[in-house]
Amino acid sequence: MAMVTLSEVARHAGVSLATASRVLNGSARTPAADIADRVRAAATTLGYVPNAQAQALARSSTSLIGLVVHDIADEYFASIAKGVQRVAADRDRQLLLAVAGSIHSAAPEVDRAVTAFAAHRTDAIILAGSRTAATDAVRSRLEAYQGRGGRVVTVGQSWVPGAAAVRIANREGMAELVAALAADGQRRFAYLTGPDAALATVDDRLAGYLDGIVATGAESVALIRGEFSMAGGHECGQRLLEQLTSTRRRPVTVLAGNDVMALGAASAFAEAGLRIGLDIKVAGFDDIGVLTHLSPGLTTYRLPLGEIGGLAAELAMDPELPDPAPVTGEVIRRASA
Amino acid sequence: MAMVTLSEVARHAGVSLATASRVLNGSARTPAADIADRVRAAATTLGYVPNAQAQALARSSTSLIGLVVHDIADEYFASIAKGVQRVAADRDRQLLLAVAGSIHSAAPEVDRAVTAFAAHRTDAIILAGSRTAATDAVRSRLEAYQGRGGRVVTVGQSWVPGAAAVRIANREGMAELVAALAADGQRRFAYLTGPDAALATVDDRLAGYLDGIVATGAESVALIRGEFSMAGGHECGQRLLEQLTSTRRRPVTVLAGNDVMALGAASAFAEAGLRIGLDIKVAGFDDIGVLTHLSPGLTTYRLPLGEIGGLAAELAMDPELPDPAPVTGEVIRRASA
DNA sequence: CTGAAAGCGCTTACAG
DNA sequence: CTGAAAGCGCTTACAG
Repeated sequence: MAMVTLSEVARHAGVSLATASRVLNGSARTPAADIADRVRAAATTLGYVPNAQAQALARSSTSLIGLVVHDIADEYFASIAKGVQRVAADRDRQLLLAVAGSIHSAAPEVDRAVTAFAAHRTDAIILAGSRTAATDAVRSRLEAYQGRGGRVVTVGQSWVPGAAAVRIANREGMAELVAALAADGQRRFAYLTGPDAALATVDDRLAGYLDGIVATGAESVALIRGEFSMAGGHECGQRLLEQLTSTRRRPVTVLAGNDVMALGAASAFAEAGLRIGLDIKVAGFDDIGVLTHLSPGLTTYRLPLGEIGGLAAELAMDPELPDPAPVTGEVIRRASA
Repeated sequence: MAMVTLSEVARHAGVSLATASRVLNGSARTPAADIADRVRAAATTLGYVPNAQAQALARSSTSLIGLVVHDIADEYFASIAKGVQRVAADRDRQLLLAVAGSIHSAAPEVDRAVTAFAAHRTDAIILAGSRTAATDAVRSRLEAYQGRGGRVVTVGQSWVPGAAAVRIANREGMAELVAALAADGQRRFAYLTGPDAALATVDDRLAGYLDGIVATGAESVALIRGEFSMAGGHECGQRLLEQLTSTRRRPVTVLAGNDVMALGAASAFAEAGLRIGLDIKVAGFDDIGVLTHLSPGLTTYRLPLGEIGGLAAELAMDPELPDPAPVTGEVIRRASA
């Protein structure tokens, strides 16, 4: 990386290093117009690109934001990441991305990511959905990072003391979804969810489901746990079917902890010859983009994922900002329920 | 970011800066065991985290890889990004992520991303699917970057002179898909594709479709262009339906340039009361993960997206590596065609 | 308004 | 084996 250097530009323009710096890299005090022009011309001629590393060192601020997500190939996280990146780019921040991997084995990876981000002196670290992967090591690392002036933002819930948070009204949203369907005359529900205590989101949504059942007086005929993924949903759907056949029968509305689980379950039902929305009803949560044109449409609770990412980025860049109110969404009724 | 400094560690351990550096940050020559222990102890006690910016400056190498993708919320790109990140993390590289935005307005954003990456002196830049967004400005920037020792890797096709490339056998794959379906007795095809000359991938796959038609002697009854997205697929599907009603009738197998277009089209067909796989056949391309448990299953051509990202990362980290052979996939038959 | 100089936190020949 | 010192490419008080 033998790039052109500021001093080369300065020499070429016949000015001092300081002047070149002031002209090129923003400073309140811009030198005289003719000098400024000469410097800019020299920079263009030589193809000067400022060295962000050196600037970071001199300014002790990097304009870097670190983002940790569970799985970037999961549209939920990808949409959040997209929102973060968009808002960050608008304000000339670069995004350092780390993927934490599976829910269960994520701890060491989150630790590695946080350590790497700290080493790169990112101005902020945004954590999306890795609460339970946070071992004591991670927590103390985050605390040290904050103690040194680093900014931490969590997405989903607030779980790092002193950090900012974009909370999501998962619990209220799921309860609202149950209420909307119950109001529609659907009175028998089953719930498919992820592993216990693995992800706070899983727990919150389950609690919301139970709230909804209690509030509406509807019946909950089954609660099935599996992987918090499409494959998990498929498998849970199959297990649910066995259970329904052997004990209580349909009709039933199957709610899942997120859209991909719902999709997986729906495919299991379809494979068993059931017609979604007629023989069995299904609803998800999140409203990931791929639902937009799927047939039959999946009823769900729409979360403004991109906006959530954007809010996280704003909190990351502006330490003065107070935490926003928990982000809510809306029930989206489609053919499936 | 008032982090603990190497000199503080050195002082605390009673050694010189040089010694502390040698102990902590890898060097062939490790000092005596007792001294090394003292330094490590001091580092732990003080909570020392090396400053990657300073190291980069001193070493003139950043361990940073820049990745530009069109749309991280599109599972195609997200899966590639995941592969890049995994391989990069395994070798202690951090990933700088930039999103180029829509196919059409991407040029300035790609330019900004490349400029930012150059400023951050990433050791390499990986470009996924942004060929047509590459204006002359971008090209000359990439050339300058390479000239200075930066490594450029393109994904999909090879379009930057002197850069490494992970090519994808889009054309051959699509032809293979047509052949497989034709061999199955499907003889009338329609093709839904993205805008002309917007994305090389779009063009390559279309060429493959035409190759397949020629090779099999099958009939191509329609070629419809729209957005290279789920919404575009939905709209193309509707237009195709009108066309089929007014002119030539079914049966027909509808191929789309990628899975999300195929999904969008399938939903348009289902809305029109057609049964997918029976009244009309549909196939996509890529085999994005969400297809795994969708009903009816979508026939497609599976590309090892994660692997492709991994290959790109390896090329990015190792300048000695020759370009791999074009990546091929396999036809995946499901219920839709 | 402009410039000389110190400093940001490291690495690494070069001496000892 | 260890250390003093120069240097990586910038920014920014501080003088002039």
